[in-house]
Amino acid sequence: MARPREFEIDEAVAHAQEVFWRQGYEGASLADLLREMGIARGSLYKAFQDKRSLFLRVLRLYDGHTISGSVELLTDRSRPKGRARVAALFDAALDDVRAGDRRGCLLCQTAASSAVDDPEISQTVGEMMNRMRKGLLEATGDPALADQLLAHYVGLRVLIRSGAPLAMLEAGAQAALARI
Amino acid sequence: MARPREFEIDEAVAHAQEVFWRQGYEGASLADLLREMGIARGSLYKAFQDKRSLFLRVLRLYDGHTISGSVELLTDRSRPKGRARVAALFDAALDDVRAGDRRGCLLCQTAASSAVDDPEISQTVGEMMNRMRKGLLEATGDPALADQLLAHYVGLRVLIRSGAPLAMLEAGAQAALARI
DNA sequence: GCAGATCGGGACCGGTTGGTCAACAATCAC
DNA sequence: GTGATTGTTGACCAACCGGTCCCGATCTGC
Repeated sequence: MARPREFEIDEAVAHAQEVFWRQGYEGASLADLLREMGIARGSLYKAFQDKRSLFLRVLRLYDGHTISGSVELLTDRSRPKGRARVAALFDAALDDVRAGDRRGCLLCQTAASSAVDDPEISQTVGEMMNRMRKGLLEATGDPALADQLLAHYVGLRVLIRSGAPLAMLEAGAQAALARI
Repeated sequence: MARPREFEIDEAVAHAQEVFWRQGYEGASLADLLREMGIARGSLYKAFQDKRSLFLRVLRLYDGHTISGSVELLTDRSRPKGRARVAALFDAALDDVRAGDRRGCLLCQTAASSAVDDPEISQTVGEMMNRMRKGLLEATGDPALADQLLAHYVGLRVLIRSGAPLAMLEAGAQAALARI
């Protein structure tokens, strides 16, 4: 009953994801989001409660697509367990850079931002990090190694965003992989 | 000649550093900064050109104190080269957490923020990262290992800020150190 | 004392922020 | 048709943003 929504929720969230990814939670203004999402102010507040709730929804989308994609690389049975699985993850991140994409990782930059002072965002970030860790654990079978590689991965993604030279990132990744 | 300044520049920058460290570049408002620095609006714009210039100055202070402190740990001749030097760096970061300080690292969170879209900030961040890298290189003697440890360090600091469990961070650091 | 120069305080500025609201449009059940 | 319900739109809001400016205070040189 009643008037049907004129836009696809998932599509709008996907557009919002791009804005938050580029500009961060605080750096993304309502005006930026509305322009990219192609809807009006009132529609956003009716469909999503507020900016914060929209961001949480974006995080869940990022979890369901991008993070899940990374976890799949780590658990893909077509690759042997161990080094090759982790190499697939690191290579994917470095391929983004080679393709000119320096956005890094929405999860990692949120983890470094003051958005994590919000308890619900902090918890969501923690859960997503845990999924990555579990993926690394399944790929390596070694909990401490998984923790090590998670830290390396987060740092890699942050260094990508800050414009670090590709050669440095590659060398660091190679060194980590060689020691698995 | 003329009226002397009534506050210490270095002291004011130190207070500004605390605010930027807690809230990030964009998250720190002029009002926050002025309150913590204990000066009036006009004085800030007279002494520092604007918010951006103040932040660059804060970064240089952080470089001269905190980063230099870390580099000193890595080049301290009282410790044998190799694992012990890197362990000193990682332990210092983890000791902050054990003492309840989850602020992480101003450099690392700036590297992950959209403040790095500013060319001058990006360059400064790059130079500071390079100083860390050089310290790690002097501590280990292996360029690729230095790159690996830099990524791990940045990730560690970001995970600290995001509230990751201490045991996970310790295990990851141990695993990295054990492989040196 | 006076002239010149800088500093401190805070009123003030236009623009932007996230968020609300009321009027209107589209749908459904009946 | 009518009424109930919900979506859309854009005007509107107070609060806040970074930054400017002016005036009175405080110093030095003479």
